Amino acid sequence: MGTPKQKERNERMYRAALAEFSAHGFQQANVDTMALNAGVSKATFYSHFGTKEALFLSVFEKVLYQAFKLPDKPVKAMSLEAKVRMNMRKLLKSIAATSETRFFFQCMASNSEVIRFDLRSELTERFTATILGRTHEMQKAQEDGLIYSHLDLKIVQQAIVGFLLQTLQFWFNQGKNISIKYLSDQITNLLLFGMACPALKKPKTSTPTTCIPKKLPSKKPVKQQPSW
Amino acid sequence: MGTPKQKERNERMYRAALAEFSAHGFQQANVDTMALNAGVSKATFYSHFGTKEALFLSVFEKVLYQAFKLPDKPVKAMSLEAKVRMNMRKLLKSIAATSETRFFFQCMASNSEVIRFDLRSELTERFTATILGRTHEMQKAQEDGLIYSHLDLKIVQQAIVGFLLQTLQFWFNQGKNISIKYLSDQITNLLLFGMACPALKKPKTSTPTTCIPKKLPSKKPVKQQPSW
Amino acid sequence: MGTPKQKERNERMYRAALAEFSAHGFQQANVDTMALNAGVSKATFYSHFGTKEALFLSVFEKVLYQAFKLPDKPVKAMSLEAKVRMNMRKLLKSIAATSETRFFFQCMASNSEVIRFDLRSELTERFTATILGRTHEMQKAQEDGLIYSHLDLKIVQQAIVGFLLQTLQFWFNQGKNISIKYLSDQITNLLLFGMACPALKKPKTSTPTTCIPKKLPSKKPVKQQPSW
Amino acid sequence: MGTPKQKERNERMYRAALAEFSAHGFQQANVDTMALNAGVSKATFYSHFGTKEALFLSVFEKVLYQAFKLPDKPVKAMSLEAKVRMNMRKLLKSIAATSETRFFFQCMASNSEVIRFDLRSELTERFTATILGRTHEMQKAQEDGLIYSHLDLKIVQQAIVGFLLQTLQFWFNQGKNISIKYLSDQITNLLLFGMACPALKKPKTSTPTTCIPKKLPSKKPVKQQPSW
DNA sequence: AATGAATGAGGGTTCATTCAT
DNA sequence: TATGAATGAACCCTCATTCAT
Repeated sequence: MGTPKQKERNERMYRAALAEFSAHGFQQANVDTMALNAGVSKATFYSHFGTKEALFLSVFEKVLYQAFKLPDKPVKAMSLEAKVRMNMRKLLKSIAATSETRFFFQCMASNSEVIRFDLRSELTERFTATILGRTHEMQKAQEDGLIYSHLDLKIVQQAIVGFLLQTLQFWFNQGKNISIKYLSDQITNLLLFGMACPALKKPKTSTPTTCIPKKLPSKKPVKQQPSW
Repeated sequence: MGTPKQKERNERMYRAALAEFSAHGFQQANVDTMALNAGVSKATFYSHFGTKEALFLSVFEKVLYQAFKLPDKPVKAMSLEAKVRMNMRKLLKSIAATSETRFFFQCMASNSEVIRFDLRSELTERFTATILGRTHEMQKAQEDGLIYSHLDLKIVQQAIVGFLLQTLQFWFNQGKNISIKYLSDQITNLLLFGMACPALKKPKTSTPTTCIPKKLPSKKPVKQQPSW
Repeated sequence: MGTPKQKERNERMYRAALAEFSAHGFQQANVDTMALNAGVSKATFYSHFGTKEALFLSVFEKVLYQAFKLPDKPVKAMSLEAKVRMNMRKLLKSIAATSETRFFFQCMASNSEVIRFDLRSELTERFTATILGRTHEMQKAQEDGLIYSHLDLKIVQQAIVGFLLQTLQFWFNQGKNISIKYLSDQITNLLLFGMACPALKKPKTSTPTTCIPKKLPSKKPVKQQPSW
Repeated sequence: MGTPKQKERNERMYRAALAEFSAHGFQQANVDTMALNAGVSKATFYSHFGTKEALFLSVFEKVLYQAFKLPDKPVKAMSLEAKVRMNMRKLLKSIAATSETRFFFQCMASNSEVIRFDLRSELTERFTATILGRTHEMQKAQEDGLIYSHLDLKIVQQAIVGFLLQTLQFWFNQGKNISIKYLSDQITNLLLFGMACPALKKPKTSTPTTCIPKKLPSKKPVKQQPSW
């Protein structure tokens, strides 16, 4: 809504704000710098957004809904593993390639109260949806027996996000010396199959398949409904 | 070294600094507030530590080496699962009980350059060591076939830290309504066995134990040596 | 460039800064005081100049180039003595009349590294140029035999500055009880002819004593007793 | 008064304070640094001297009365020129060689109110006495016709101090590339004979012009090119 | 609507001086 | 007496926000 000139100006402001927030997080981001890089005055930012916090939320939402689009349609038929492996690579590749990456690290990592809870949840949803489908799809997969029934999907989602954030931070700190493919496969393997080797040296016994399920059912906290 | 009075004063300073850093992170932590809460002057902090950054590192190290002691001796014979399950509960319980928790979230979560790389690494080491033993013990376990050989232990360590940070943050944000035991078991299960149910589609065949190994060998990135 | 209001504000800032620096030197000058006296906020000073040092240099340069303008054109034909005597009086009178004086004493006297070497040199050049003409004019005068050929002009310049600074400081400390004219003539005489009476050992000759005294008697301020 | 231990301690304190004041002047001198370099506690300085200012004055006086002793007896019979030339060299050499030098530059140069007026005057007296004899000796010389009768001796004294301070500061800033002898002779020549060549406009008279040049040629350091 | 300029409210740091031992 | 430790009072500088044009 506005002349092309205004649109272009808005775009510059958005990019400058995103870059600054991504580089320094919310508190340390400098509105002066944004204004400088956007080629507009600081007052323009304030007349548009009112406060730094409102500006941040605006950028956050825009990134959330534009950069991390939810998959348009349920991912087509595919084994869980193949799907996760593919999506994980895609996601990591896209994250690694875009300047928005650090922005989300900062946002998620900082437990600043700046980000409204709904946005934080939304981000978690989108991250995991990109990999495993939306929550209801995950529930379906769990009902279909593709995902261990003893797992609490909410916690799985948190774990995935934590896993990604930490690993990517590690990746950044390493100077990106690790290939995305390698990293992605490592994460996928660990996420899907865990670290414990099941068939451990003495598979001689008759029914080793139970090695994992056997142990787990007893611990399945499925009934142990959390109070929330 | 130091009179009881001094010791007590130092303790107050330490606690005040820890509380402030934990509550607000490094940049937003206010030395005035610390001084006020410790009942000493701001200058006292500066004469003890020189700079805010040095103060932070000092607190960080103290927490690291005192609150997260490495296990004195290799954990005794015990199945991997039992060990992890037990240690994970212990660690989560201890973290959840102490005020230092948020501190470490802030410290690890913020990718501020304030924390020296060695301290960051040390923290990762200690977190994982508490759960799985030190790095060389993990290597031994991998050689013994307890841990999938296709996993990169460095990434596993990052994953553990990421799991813990994110889920604990979630736990905090939820108002601690989830029981530590439940949370701990969820994480343990996911970490050890992943989320993919192995025997699901074709449990009829005789040797389903291979269900996981079978898939993995082909993808095992074991040979795919990373460049670092 | 700037509304009259801004111009006036800048002028107030300049005067306040000059006054404060002049009164206390660089290190002890207080930006708060300047802001108070200028009727602006401290932040205004910083948004204009960036740092205290930059502010200082800015004031220094402005004083240098505005208060101590180089003579527009070579002083017209005139005996060296007449020229020096006249210019010295002018300079001393102007220095004595303006509030910038102490400023320059502080600046030159303090060997603080704050003043860039070029500015220091420039000040020396301007001080001496006001009295004796620019360096190349002095060289010409030396070549023409007006100035002793055995003198190193660089050192002469330093000596003049030192002489002026010290004498003026003395003058200030005395509460300005000495007339500028008297002071100026004293300095001129000493600078031009030194202190050693030439004709002393061989007063037998007929008229040699007149070589210098001849010029001086008319100006000798011997009777003009200062009040101290 | 005190054990040798105490004496030695006092000496260390004196030296450390002198070094610090010399290096940074009064305001910027740091009592912590002095204490560190003296190997005593800061509190010791304060219990000895009460305040930083008292400490400064104490050091100043000690330097004044110990390092710049007045000549024991009237300089023996000697031409004014020879005497000044010799003493100037001695003084400059001694100043250039000792660490107290900068101290006095700072002290004299800064018109800080810290130095009591009497001490400032005393310093002037001692500086000039070293070169020209005490005030009453100068008066005698003036009465004897050795010094121009039109000169105000107080101003001559200021001039000497100004010459010395400024040229030595110049000397320091130049990295001491100029030889002391050269510098000393330049100052001496300027002080004794001024800069104006006398015989220039009216060289018609028979011999008086030689009065000054005659003396100088032998000492003219014209060929002694400084290295800068 | 856009902006250049101004600013209030701090924040980290320093240091002469004091105090308790 | 000597001192280690503590501190109050500044000081320089920053920055989100506002205002006049």
